[in-house]
Amino acid sequence: MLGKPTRKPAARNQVASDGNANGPAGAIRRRNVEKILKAAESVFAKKGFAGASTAEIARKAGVPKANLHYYFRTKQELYASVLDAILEVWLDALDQEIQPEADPATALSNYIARKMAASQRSPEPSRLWAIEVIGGGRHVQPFLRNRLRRLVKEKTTVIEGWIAAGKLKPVNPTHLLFMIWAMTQTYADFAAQIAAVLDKKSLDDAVFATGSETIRSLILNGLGARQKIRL
Amino acid sequence: MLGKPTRKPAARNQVASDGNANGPAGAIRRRNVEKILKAAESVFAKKGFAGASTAEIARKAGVPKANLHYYFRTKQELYASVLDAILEVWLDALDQEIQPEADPATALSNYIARKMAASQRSPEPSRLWAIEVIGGGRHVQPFLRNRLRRLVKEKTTVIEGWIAAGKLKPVNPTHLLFMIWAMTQTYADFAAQIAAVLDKKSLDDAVFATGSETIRSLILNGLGARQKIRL
DNA sequence: GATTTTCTTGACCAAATGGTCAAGTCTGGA
DNA sequence: TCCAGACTTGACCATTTGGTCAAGAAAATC
Repeated sequence: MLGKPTRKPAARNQVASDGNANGPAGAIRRRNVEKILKAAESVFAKKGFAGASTAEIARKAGVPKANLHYYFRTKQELYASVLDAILEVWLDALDQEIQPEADPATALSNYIARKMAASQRSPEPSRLWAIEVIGGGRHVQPFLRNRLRRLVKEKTTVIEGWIAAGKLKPVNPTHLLFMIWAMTQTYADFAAQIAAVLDKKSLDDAVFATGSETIRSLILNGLGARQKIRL
Repeated sequence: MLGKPTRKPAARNQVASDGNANGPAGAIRRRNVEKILKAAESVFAKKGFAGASTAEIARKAGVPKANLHYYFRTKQELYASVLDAILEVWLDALDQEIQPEADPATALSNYIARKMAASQRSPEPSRLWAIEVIGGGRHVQPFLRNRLRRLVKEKTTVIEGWIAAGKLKPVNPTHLLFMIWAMTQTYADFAAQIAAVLDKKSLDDAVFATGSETIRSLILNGLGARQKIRL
């Protein structure tokens, strides 16, 4: 999926048939891999690839460092695995909400709501993603240039259809997506700054509600999308 | 300015009177400090504080590592100095463009244009800023909670005045600023992603022009700000 | 219950890291 | 010309880093 995630087998010793993703077989492995991935996500999201140490990740995961290296041979491989898990989620919301037959105002509203919910519920993937891209995105370049690009092209066609149908004011649909990503993810990536400006310790529900509403109103008014009033 | 930038003197050996910011005295020092700061900004912006090595910064600056440590005793101190230089620029545009007597459409347009120009001309400060805030913003917390918060409060009052005068649709002015920052800075921070999606090697003038126009139209239409047509 | 496979972990290593130091060179003023 | 202070730099050091290893514990398989 990524550049060169797992050169050889995923770990030094691997269950013969990796296929059974559930069931009792490999339960220990799965549990530990999950613990490590979660810890890694958090540490990478805070310090980036270079700044994170496998020792810290292992400590956070509650396993000895040697055990971490039993499941993930190198830091690179661990990093790639973490990114890989994030990428899937990334595309999901976009793909599901932006559909030709949908009402633009509703679709955009829903998409914004989902992205905001993600920023609130689990900001760390967004932060790790940001750090990776800021650093040049070497590890995700293939993903960006293939899957993401393809999906964006598909979705911009949908948006162009909406514009052609007179449902939206003319806008560059690709940049429109950039803007939605930027606005929604800023509540995850820049949470520290937002909290500081608002004189809060952390972002609460009210902040996310106001944020959602602000984005929605800018986008929908900005595009002249008439919202169907529903009770 | 920052948390604890320069505990003692700025460097081990300092010119007696640090006041003369120009003139031939201390010319060597100034030249070298500048070289190092520039290199540091670039490396920190790519790898964050933990990931950057003083050796790499020194190499990039073209000085031996020991020389770097002559001007900046610790990596911390160097990092603080780099951030310090960035902070000043950060506030400038906001302060200058958002003024009570200004026409809202023009003021917002100009502000967006300046932020976009900054993202294009020198993306690295924006990236370093982002990495720092994503990491929790420990080093800039005092700045965020004091100077930035104060300025934001002042400027949101201006925007509220515009709204009260019926020049803008109602909007949460603080979040409006968050949105403008997010949208304009995404062209610096996420340049790699944008370039990949657009199938370009790097962002050219056209991309920034389209981006500016997209932001402007979303904000101005979104807020119902009537633009005075000028020739 | 025996045997094979997976998992666990303390001890270890080479490389890289931030930072120091002392011995030098350069520069500007008296 | 001399000299004090500013600057330069190779060599060095303690610590941290990613990663290995071997010996054993625990599970799974038969």
